[in-house]
Amino acid sequence: MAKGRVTVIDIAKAAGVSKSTVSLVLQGSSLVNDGTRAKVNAVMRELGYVYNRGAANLRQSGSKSKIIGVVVNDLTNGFFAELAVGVDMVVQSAGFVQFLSNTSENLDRQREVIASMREHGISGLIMSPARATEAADLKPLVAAGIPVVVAVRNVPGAKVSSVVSDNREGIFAGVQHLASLGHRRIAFIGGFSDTAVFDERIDGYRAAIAACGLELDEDLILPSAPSRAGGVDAIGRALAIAAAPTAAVCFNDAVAFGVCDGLRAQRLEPGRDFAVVGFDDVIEAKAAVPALTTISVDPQGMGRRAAQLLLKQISAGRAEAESIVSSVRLVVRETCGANQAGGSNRRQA
Amino acid sequence: MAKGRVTVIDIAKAAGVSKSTVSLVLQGSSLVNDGTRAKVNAVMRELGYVYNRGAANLRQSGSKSKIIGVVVNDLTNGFFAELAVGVDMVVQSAGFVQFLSNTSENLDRQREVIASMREHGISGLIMSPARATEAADLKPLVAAGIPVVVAVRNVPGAKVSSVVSDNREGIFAGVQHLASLGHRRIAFIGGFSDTAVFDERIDGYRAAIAACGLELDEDLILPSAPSRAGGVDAIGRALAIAAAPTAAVCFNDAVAFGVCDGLRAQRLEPGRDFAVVGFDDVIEAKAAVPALTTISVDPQGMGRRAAQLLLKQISAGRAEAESIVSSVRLVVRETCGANQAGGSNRRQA
DNA sequence: TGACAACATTGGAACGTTCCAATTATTAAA
DNA sequence: TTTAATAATTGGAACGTTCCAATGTTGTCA
Repeated sequence: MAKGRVTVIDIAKAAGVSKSTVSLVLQGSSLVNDGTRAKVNAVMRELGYVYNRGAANLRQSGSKSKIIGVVVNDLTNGFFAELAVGVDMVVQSAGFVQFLSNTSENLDRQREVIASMREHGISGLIMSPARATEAADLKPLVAAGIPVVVAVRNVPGAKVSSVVSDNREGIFAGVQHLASLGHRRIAFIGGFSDTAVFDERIDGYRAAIAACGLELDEDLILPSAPSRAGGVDAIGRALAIAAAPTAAVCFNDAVAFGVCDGLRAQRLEPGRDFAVVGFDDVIEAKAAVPALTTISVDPQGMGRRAAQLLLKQISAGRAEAESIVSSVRLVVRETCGANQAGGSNRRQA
Repeated sequence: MAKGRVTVIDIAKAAGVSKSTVSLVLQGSSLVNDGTRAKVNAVMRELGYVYNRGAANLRQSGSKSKIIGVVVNDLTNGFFAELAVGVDMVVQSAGFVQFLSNTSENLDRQREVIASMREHGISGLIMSPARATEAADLKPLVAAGIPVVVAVRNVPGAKVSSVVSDNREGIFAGVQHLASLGHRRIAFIGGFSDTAVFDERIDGYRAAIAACGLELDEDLILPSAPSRAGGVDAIGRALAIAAAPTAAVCFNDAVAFGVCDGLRAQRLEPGRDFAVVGFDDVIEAKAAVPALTTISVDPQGMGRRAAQLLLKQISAGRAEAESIVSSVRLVVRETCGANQAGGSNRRQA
């Protein structure tokens, strides 16, 4: 009994029915007599039967594998971990199981894990693509009729569904807020200029500068690595400009934190001497001192939406590429200077 | 060609060999002629063949599924996300693939995902168990001969391998450090007293108090939820004690942050007026103001070790339960008061 | 009683692979 | 030239399930 797993045939034998009947029970068919069903279920419990999904979806070689693949570019980043959790929630409650892999922004690894997932017969894929992922990387998937949803980052040219946050609108709101606080020279700091997300955010920046009647100065656009270190570096460059900015919207919260670090290094206090706005609203944003004013996107919600979209496409058999843009909202805290000292908005001459 | 996936038989036909030969190529057998191998590989590429692992490990019904299950109690928590990343690293480079699920500390969900993983034929399982997981929950796995490694939290009574951090030693070092700074009344704050981890840490606390020649006061042991909120609550209780403590080692960093919040609410500055030591060294610990003195455990390293152990057991076929305790180290930053005025650390009178 | 539903049950073929034993082609030794 | 050994290749059975078409039971109605 230790050797050889219990199969449907063993159950059949023990319950005195045929394997077909057992299979019917397994699938919850209404064709089988209640008495028989009870008996079969009892025997299964008794013998410790475990269903072999591999064998099952070998037969029904359709896309019924009940596995969905999730690939994430950086699980270490709380943002993406939340995304994965959101996906897991809906995927799990739909009776699917999640195949999750981390690529660490490595394209080769991404290719590997996608290949591996295909071999395992995933019936759909949700991915937050590694940087520089190209449409060609997803081509085989869609050719094979496997629904794909990209999240957070778009893959230009790929004919797949996407769930991204409203980057343009978010930055627009951030700039507008800073302008309403009286800032005239507002910088855009951080991000690699070769990404779609960067383009969208810069687009929002330009639109807002125009909408607020400010003058666009290309020198105030300072790309950098989208990390804390990148922020430190970029703010240094920003302050060295002759007509230095007095405020900045940042590519993301990590950059914004770096900007704060850089400001302090020059004896400037974020919020009082220079206004900073981030993007993402990571968990630390609220707890930081001073608390970060930022654009809040709900990564877990995005994960859920992405999963719902994918499941819809899976059950629909064949679905059109669909794009969801997830709305964002400005969360005003302290680094923008608006809530300085609870109202009395102290600002030096 | 759109319909019906490409099988080994299609390849065989197109390459003018038998399916057996193709199979041999797939397995990298040295039995097949170099010319034939090249030809077969070419045809595979041309037809876009994708290996069907499901079919494969149906046949070789051993435990060669190349899937390992990973279940984590809270992916949202950076600590466990790092753990998962560590596991993924070694698992992936060993040619396995990771089935990751999040339980959110929910035992029912944990049971579900484990069942689901079994159905998918995982060849091993790494889990950081949800609270109150019992040995009985793991029983069926080990009975089925599936290697299991628990990480971070032990499951008392279960005959499985484990990788846990050196809780006793970590707290011991923390207390010792505080004592060396002159503190005589050192509290232990946070954690649920019904967990094995709590027991181990309290054990370290008691041992250190004794070793430093201090007096043990049971009132200074203040359990609470292992969260920021729990810390706030517990420090409130601590300060209400007649002979209040002047320092505390905390169950984890979240609690420690809560303690800092609670201190500030009473106009006490962590590090200057009250010394705080955390446990885990989460990413925020370094960046916080003041930076958190804490016991550093390397979750990614633990993940890697757990994965290595599991892979060893898988390849060994049948292995003894083995326990690894991962060493920890004290990282002195600011909240303990040791680095007060470390540089020109200006601070108000 | 026979015919006809409706309900339950069933054997066998298939899914895509691996493994085994058997076969053929090639080379070396006698 | 024959024999033995080696190198390549092969057809079929098996893995555990699902599906299909077929079969066996009833019960109802004329």
